[in-house]
Order: sequence, then C-alpha cells, then structure tokens
Amino acid sequence: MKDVASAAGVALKTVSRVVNGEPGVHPATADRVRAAIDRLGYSRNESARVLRRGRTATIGLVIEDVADPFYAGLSRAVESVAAAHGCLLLSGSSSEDPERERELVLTFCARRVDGLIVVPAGEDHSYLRPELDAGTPAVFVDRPPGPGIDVDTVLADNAGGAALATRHLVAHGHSRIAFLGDEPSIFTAARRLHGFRTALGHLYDERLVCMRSPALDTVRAALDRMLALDRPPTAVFTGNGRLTVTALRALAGRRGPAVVGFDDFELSDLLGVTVVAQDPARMGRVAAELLFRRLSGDTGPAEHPVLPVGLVPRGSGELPP
Amino acid sequence: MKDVASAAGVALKTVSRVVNGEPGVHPATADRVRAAIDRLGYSRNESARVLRRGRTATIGLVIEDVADPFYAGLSRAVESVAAAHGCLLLSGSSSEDPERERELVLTFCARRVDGLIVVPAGEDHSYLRPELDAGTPAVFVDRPPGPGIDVDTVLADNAGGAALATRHLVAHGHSRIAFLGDEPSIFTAARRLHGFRTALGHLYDERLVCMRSPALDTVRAALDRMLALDRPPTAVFTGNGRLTVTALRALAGRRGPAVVGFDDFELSDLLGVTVVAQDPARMGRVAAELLFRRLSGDTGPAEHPVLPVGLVPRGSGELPP
DNA sequence: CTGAAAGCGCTAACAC
DNA sequence: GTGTTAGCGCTTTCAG
Repeated sequence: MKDVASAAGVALKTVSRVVNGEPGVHPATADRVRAAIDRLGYSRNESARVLRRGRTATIGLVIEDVADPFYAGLSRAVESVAAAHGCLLLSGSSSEDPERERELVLTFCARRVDGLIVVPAGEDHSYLRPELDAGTPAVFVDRPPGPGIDVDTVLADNAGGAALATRHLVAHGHSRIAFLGDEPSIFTAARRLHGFRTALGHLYDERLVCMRSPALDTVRAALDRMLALDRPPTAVFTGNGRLTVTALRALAGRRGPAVVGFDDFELSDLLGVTVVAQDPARMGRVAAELLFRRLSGDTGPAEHPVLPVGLVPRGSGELPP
Repeated sequence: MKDVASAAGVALKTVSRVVNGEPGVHPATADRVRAAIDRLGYSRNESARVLRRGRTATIGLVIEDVADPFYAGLSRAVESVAAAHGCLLLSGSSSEDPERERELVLTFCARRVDGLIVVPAGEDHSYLRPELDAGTPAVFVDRPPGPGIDVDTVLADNAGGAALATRHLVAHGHSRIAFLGDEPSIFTAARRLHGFRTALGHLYDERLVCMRSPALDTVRAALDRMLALDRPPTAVFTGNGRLTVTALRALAGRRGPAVVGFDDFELSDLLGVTVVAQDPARMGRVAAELLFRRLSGDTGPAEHPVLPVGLVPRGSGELPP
C-alpha cells in the first residue's frame, strides 16, 4: 500500500480509501491510484486488515465427514448463505472424533472466525465456554451440545420421524419390525431408537434391535441373526442413510423383509425405497441464517428450531409382511 | 500476550516462547506462564501471527460443487492431506461459473493462502499470473488451466477411459452406441467424447450424440429422439456420474438400451451398472501432495500426472444388443 | 535463560 | 479532499 501510494504520488491513507471504496476521494486521484494498483499488481493483505478490524469475514464449519452426502448438502447450503453475506468458509471433518472436533473448533477460534457452525462429535463442550464468553457465536446442528452450553441448535424431529416410519409399517400389517441404528452414544441414533420404541409399544422386542456403526459385516451378521429367529422380522427400519444403503447391500438378492430408512439417499427412487426424509440443505441454511442474525447483533435467548421430516412412500415400506 | 506476561511476571517475549514451544525457557517460568494462560483463557491471535510470519497454514480449494459426491470425495482427501501438514482448508464452490471461480481464487489469495487447488470452471486464468509470480503455488485438478498458465495439473485419463468403455460395448456386440455428455466446453466432456469417437471409428454417428447439462428433461428428450431413429442405439454411454443417474431415471421401467457410465456412483453395485471408474479421493490426495511438495520448496518443472481409470463390469454393459 | 525494541500492513481517529 | 499518527498482537533481531 505504501508502494502504491508513492507510485501514485498520494498518501497511504488515500490508497486505503480507494481500495475500500470509501467516499471523499477525487475521481481523478482515485483513477491514478487504481492505475498504480494495476501496474504494481497490488492486492490488499487481508491478514493485516483482519488484525486491525477484528472481523475475519470467515465462519468455521465442523462436520462429521464432507464425503457423506448428508453433510455435503449441509455444507453447500452453509456456504451459499455465507457467500451471500460476503463470508468465506473454513471447514473440517471430525470423523466422529471428539478430540478432533475440539481441535478444529479451537483452531478456528484462534483464527478468529466470526462464528461457528458445529455438528458435534463429543459430549463435552466446556472447552467452548471461553470462546462463547468472548463473544464468538456458535450454532450446533443435527446434535445438541453437551450440558451447560446454552447455544442455538438446529435439530431434526428424530423421534417423530422414527415414529412416523414405524407407524407406517405397523399400518401396513407389520408387527415384527427390526431397528438398525448407529452407536447409541450418537444423539440422533438414540432419539430415533426412542421414537421407534415408543411407536411400537408392546410390539417392541429388543432382539430385533442392533445399534452399531454401519459396517457391511456387522449389518449382515445382525440381519442374519434376526432373520433366523423363531419369529423373524418382516420389516427393517434403518436409522440413517449409510445404514439403509448397507442393509440394502446385505439383503441384495434375497426376498427379504420390507426396508424403510431414515434419511433420503441418491437413487432411492429408482430402488423404490420408502424413507423418512430430512432436508440437509435446509438444516444448513437455517443454521447459517441463525448465525448471521447473531452476528448482526441479535442477543435474544438461544433458539432451538426443530425441522420436520417427511415420509416418502416408494414401495418398499408398503409391502405386506 | 501482554496481559499474560504481566500476570506471570515475565516479558512478552517469554510468553511468546512458551506459546510456540521454543527452547530456552526455564521449566518453572514456563509453568508460571502456562498457569497464567489458563487463568486468563488466552489463545494466540493467529491473524497477528500470520501478518508477522507471512504464512497462513491454510490452503484454498475451489471446486465445482461440494454437494456433488465426486467433489465431496476429492475435498475430503485434500482435507486429510492438509490436516497431516497442520494446514486448514478454505473452500468454495464455483457452480461452474468462471466469474465466481475467479472471485474465490482472488479472495483466497488476498487472504494469503499458502497454496491453491483449483477445479477450474473458466478457460482464462490470466488473472492468476500475478499470484503465481508472487510465489503462490497452484495445482489444477480434473481440468487444465487456460493457455499460458504453466502450473501442475492432475487429470484423469478421460479419453482412454471413454475408449475403454466404448470398446467394451463393441466387444459385446454393440454397433449402435449413443453418447450423452456434458456441455462440450467442459474439458472432461470434450475429452471423453473424443475417446468415444476415436474408439468407435466408422461406427460413429453424430445423431447418437448429445452434449448438454444433465437435466432430466433434456436427457429424456434426447434418449426418446435417439430411440425413435431407424436404427436406434442398443447401448448408451453416459459421460459423467450425474448423467448416468439421470439417464437411468429417464430409462426406468423400460427394457432400454445397455447403459455404461463414466464415474462410479453410490449403489451402482446394487443397480448392476457397468462403469468406468475414477478415484476422486486419489485425485485429491495426489493434488494435495503435489502442492505440499511445492510448498516445501520443490521448484522443478510443472508436473502433469494422469490418473488411470478402470472398467468395472456389473452387468449393464455386458447385455447383448 | 530472559528482555527491549522494531515493525509486519493495515484502519481508525483525528488533523489540515 | 487529503495527510499524519497511533496501534491491532504478534515474531524477529539483537542485547543483556
């Protein structure tokens, strides 16, 4: 900036004014400055600007895994909202590792992101306390923060969605329904199991429940075990997109039970799989908009919108037992 | 840092030494400093550090769309390599818009990212010249830069893969093969068409070619038109993952032509679709590793690795005409 | 082993 | 309209 100033024969501050589009610069002077900028290939050093102004125009996004279509859709929506506010996105995947989550969040904070959007992997977020007190707003998405952290959250109606799918299967004549969910320590998995169990009432049978990460081997083993029972399940409700896909693979080629899944997935329509669909893009959008409201000064109490989920019948959930 | 220094009764520089793990601080002093840091909830201001040191420990990634599984997988791989080098990732989607690509790249540069990984949308990258000259390394992925920009590239064997698929269909008795590709202005689309055309030789018939973005309507219309010809195609080769999925939807329910696609996709195995698969994660990894080699001082001539693609027979491409 | 001083490139606050 | 000055929080350099 100093070089540009001397090249244009003006003071440094005038260059600053031109670069920032501030008013009060004579058009001719401004043109001279712009010419010098082009000639020298100057571009403003954003780090210095941030240091001085305190705002980075960057938000941090921590998700579980960008390669998962659910989180990819969510990311895209967050990015769009951020772009509309002239903000960039610093993002990272926690791989469901609480330590990595913490590291990413704290690194983002050290870089002075203006705000955070977090899909938490861990259960303890006391490490965020100083940052929140320092005024960095955070929105938790898909899963709530640990106890004692009172921030905005955007969650889906997990229990309600699971109950919806379960009642749908019962209405189609099923009374033996299996549930394949992710590790019960994961909030969404636990809530969906809860919804399933509540909706099923006395029909609930814990031998028809398996809560494990979605590896093909374990899913196949669980299904084999259940299908070999005296009264095998006539339907399977899978607790997330990954598990649905894995279960379909495990059941491929056999006239198996009816399958209904939580989360929609690519090609579910061609495969005719009935699902309870959430809208990851909407989740990301709502979270980002909430964050930007906080950034523009909204200091009201923490908000906790719950997004609806919808049943999409495609055939697999309407099969009779 | 000043506050921590006075709280610990040391000079600012000593705090700096402790924070950065520099040697030459008495253990007892260091402990006192660390105690003060915890008490005050201090965390280093990364912007100031960057301003002083010149390196941001951040790389910029511009892709077409994070919500596309291909780019999501690529992003994840880039992120892993970056994390292994202690680097964060600033990322953005260009939505196939050259102007947005330029804006993202230049914004990243203004933030002084250490390096860039770009899936270009545009054909003119002269705007990058000053940045490259200033020493910011860039790696182009999936598509090459416009003329006059001599940077590292990581491309797939697009023409070879297309030829492989085409010969596979010919070997299975097909002589009327259609090609559905993306806009011919997109590098990969053009190269794949070239491979298809070359492999087909005198069997090539331009009435069986349609180069358009993958919207369901246009794909359906193109297929309808081709299938109504005197000598309709007995096989369709689709030029990317999106087009494959769209074509499968358009053909759903009819005993249509054999379908082979470029790019693998989720559930291709269950649907039994033969594809020519690239490995997006590998592409991201190779690109990121190349970038970090540049960042650690490798100033050799630009490299241009070409990643192989592989035919995965799953049934759809092995159907007789 | 520890500290003082200079300055990274910019913007805010105030002159002129 | 334009210029001067101070200082954001840190690292670098050099001096004890």
